[in-house]
Amino acid sequence: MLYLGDCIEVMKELNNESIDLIFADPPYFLSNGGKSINSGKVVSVNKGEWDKKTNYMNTNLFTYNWLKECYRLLKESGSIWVSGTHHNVFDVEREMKKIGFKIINIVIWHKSDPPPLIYKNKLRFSYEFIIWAKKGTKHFFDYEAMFNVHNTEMEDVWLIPAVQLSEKQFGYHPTQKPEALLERIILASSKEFDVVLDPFLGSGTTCYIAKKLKRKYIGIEKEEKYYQLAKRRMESIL
Amino acid sequence: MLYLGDCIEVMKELNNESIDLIFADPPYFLSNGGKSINSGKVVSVNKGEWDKKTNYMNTNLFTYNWLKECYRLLKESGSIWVSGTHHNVFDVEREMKKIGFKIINIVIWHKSDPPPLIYKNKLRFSYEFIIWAKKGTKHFFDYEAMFNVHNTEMEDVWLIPAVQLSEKQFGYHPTQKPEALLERIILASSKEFDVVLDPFLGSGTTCYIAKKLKRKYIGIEKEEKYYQLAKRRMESIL
DNA sequence: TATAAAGGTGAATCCGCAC
DNA sequence: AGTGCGGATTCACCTTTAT
Repeated sequence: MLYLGDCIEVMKELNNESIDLIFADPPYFLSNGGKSINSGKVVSVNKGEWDKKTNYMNTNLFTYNWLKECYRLLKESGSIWVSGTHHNVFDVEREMKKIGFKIINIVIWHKSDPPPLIYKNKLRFSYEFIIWAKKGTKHFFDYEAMFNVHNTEMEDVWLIPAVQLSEKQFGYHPTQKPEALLERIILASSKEFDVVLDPFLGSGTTCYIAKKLKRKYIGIEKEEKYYQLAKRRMESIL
Repeated sequence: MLYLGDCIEVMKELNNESIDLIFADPPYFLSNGGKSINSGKVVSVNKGEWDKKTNYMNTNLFTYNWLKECYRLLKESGSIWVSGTHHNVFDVEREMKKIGFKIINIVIWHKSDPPPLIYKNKLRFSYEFIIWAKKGTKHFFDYEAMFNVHNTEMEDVWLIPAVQLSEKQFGYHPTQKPEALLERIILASSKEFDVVLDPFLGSGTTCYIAKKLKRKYIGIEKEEKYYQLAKRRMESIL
């Protein structure tokens, strides 16, 4: 099921402890030099003076609110994955801890083809964080499925290339995640017929892979054009 | 110069803005009932009294206090590297931000030979974080030196094996860092004759490599036996 | 002297049972 | 029922010993 709308509003309509697995790729809200990122897109802030502090409090409140809904929706054995960079991962972790999530692993998605440096004064950014956390004391983990990927115990650094062009045939999204990444996440932490939720669906990779792997899925996207993109992509699966 | 004593006390005696580079491997506070693998056997995580939470009134205040001294000692162009795991990295980052440090990169030290899982309910821990942060607006970075390591722009995921036995000939320390790791850090962020400080010297890798690379060095270690170990190691260099 | 085999090691909040 | 203690098996790589 795909929803068009604000993720918090839509999640409020869903039942307590009805979800097995959540993947979330939230906006990062960078606030550098009057620029902000919304749905992964850099936009100028046109509200006159940029109030960093207000922005900071609002973005953290937003983070708290959607994570709180995720917590309510998750089953006791459920878990959540949240992607980020060093710009937002610390704020996200703090809100998660407040709510009661317990970290399982922090996965490093190591991109095999990172972009070059613009300014030569630091190291190339070649990875993203993905926090994996649980609600209850016991979570589901498919050790066998992960073992079989490389025929050894899976570690927490994953070398996966950035999105391939072939995965973008249904339209463009700025922070589209690779199918291989979602495959691994869904296989690691859900079973067939489990319910998978993505509150920031974007291009739809989460639901696309969930459907392929015979999971039930709920995707929420605020922007019409991305909602339509995800819908087209879903419909390409029989 | 090596000092035996509490790092905060010793740092108080040093001059403002006298240091170019700091590497710090503080307690991670995980010697509290966790389990680890040692010599193929399950054992309690016990790195020593220095790593136990119960030996500190308030671990976050302790973190704040030593970082605050580091900030005072750093030159405007100086930078600091702090290692950690997900157990402490979020607390460290928060205190660093409070003090005014600005993150440059968060390096992932990816170990090529991580220990296996004891419990098959999560991913193998195969890396440590190293936060790299600066004091002022401009920091020193040796782009060329980093480029030359792999003949391409250096990225922020570093594949470096755990400590080799040959590096342990002067004595044992439970959290010794590999020489290759410190080499890269010192080459990336200091010049010859710069002053390098390590407030938690341990086995002495930081000063050992600093000396080899013709940097001046200050190392502080609280425990007599590790202070002596580091001293023996330093004296092995002509 | 090579090469093979055997032995050693590592910054993880787990689970079951006894008391 | 809460607390405390001990356990059986895993991986990649290095080092030492045996052939």
